[in-house]
Amino acid sequence: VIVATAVSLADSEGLEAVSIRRVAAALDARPMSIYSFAAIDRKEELMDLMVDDVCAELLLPEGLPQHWRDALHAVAVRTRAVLVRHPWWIELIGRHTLVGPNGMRYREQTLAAVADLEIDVSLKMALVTAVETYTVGQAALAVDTTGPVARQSRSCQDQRQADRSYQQTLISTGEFPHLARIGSAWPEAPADRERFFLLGLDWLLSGAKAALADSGRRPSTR
Amino acid sequence: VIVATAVSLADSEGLEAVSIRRVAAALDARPMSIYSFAAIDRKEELMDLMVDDVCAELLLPEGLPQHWRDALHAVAVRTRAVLVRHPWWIELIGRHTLVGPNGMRYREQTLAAVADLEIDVSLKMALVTAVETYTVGQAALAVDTTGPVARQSRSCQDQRQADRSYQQTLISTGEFPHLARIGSAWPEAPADRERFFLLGLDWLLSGAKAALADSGRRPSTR
DNA sequence: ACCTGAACACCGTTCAAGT
DNA sequence: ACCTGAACACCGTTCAAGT
Repeated sequence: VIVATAVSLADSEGLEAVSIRRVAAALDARPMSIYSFAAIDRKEELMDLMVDDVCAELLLPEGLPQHWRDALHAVAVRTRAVLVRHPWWIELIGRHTLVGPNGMRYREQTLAAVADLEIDVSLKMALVTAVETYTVGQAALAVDTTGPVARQSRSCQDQRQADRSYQQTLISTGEFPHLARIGSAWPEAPADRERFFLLGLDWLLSGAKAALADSGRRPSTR
Repeated sequence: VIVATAVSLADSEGLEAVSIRRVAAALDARPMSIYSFAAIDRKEELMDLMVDDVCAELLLPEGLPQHWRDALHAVAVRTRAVLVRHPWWIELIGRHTLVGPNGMRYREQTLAAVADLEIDVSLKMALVTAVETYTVGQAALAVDTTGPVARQSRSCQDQRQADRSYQQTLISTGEFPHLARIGSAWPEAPADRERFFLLGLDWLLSGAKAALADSGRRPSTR
């Protein structure tokens, strides 16, 4: 209950708005009652619980496709969707390693996706890690500046304008020929970013499939 | 000068130790002199400068290999090495988009890596983005708990022990058959993580190469 | 014994008082 | 005019004073 309000506070106002005092206030509780309650001795522990809480959303209730490639694809797409909803998650994941029960269920789900693959267990881990890595990276870089949070839409908009014109100034020095040529291909719209994400995910999965087929004891192209 | 001390403070004591007051103290300056100086009106602007400062380290001074695949590989390996040195960077990159001059030089370098590829400019962006995404993701997930920072080596060690035994308890419930079977293949040592990183990077690059060769106007396998 | 509010040591930022 | 220290509104955490 308490971590749910912390999560929704982080969603709507950003991670820096999540303070022990504000969470307590949102619950109409006295500021310090959080410490007495629920095994939270430090703020970090609340963060741990928040991380694990969104891990529950990463689980695919309807189960996984049978082919490992489709399964990993589904997991990655789902994970990306969830992390877009909770942009603060990736700020936390560096320090707070996935350790709670929901995090472990997520790991279990991802491993189940490659369970049928007949390759070395270490290679399985590498494959799962690669996909997870790519997905988390996408979430880290794709923080949506057009999203609902967009702190103070007015000043944020101004900031983007200023950044843009500053970049134009730098480009006009001629130091960045390739950047200048890119121009409009820069991915800004969320739809573009999703297209890029899916493209790279396909490359990664295809490359892994080819490499595993080459080196596998049995080709296991299914 | 001022951002350099902020960077080294973040490296040695973590990002949360970087406060306007502490940076000023480290410089033997009065706490508020930072605001008067160097176009810093808010702490966020200091963070912007810190992000751009490490971007300078991302540049490969010796130039890039000619083949796009080797070039992207070199950029990714370099980027990973730098981000391992500055773990706090990825916490910042979500909010502070790459906008400074060094950040743009980095982008320019990455685009130069694929300049010879004769494919659509949008595909070039997708390729560059995919590699960058994967690399940043690795940095986000691979925060080194054995590293020199490892806040309060004593309590951190204890924490890891507690986490470990908690996981064992959960595994012993039998809810996680695949996780149980992984066991020792879990990547903990930095060397393991680097091996995994290189494996996934090869998959990604191979997959991209194959896909681009298929769909390119000219195959351009070079 | 347990909860809880005042208190402590910080933080980012402002702003008026000095030079 | 410009720098700067006190002041303000916060924060996480502690701890003694209440029930």
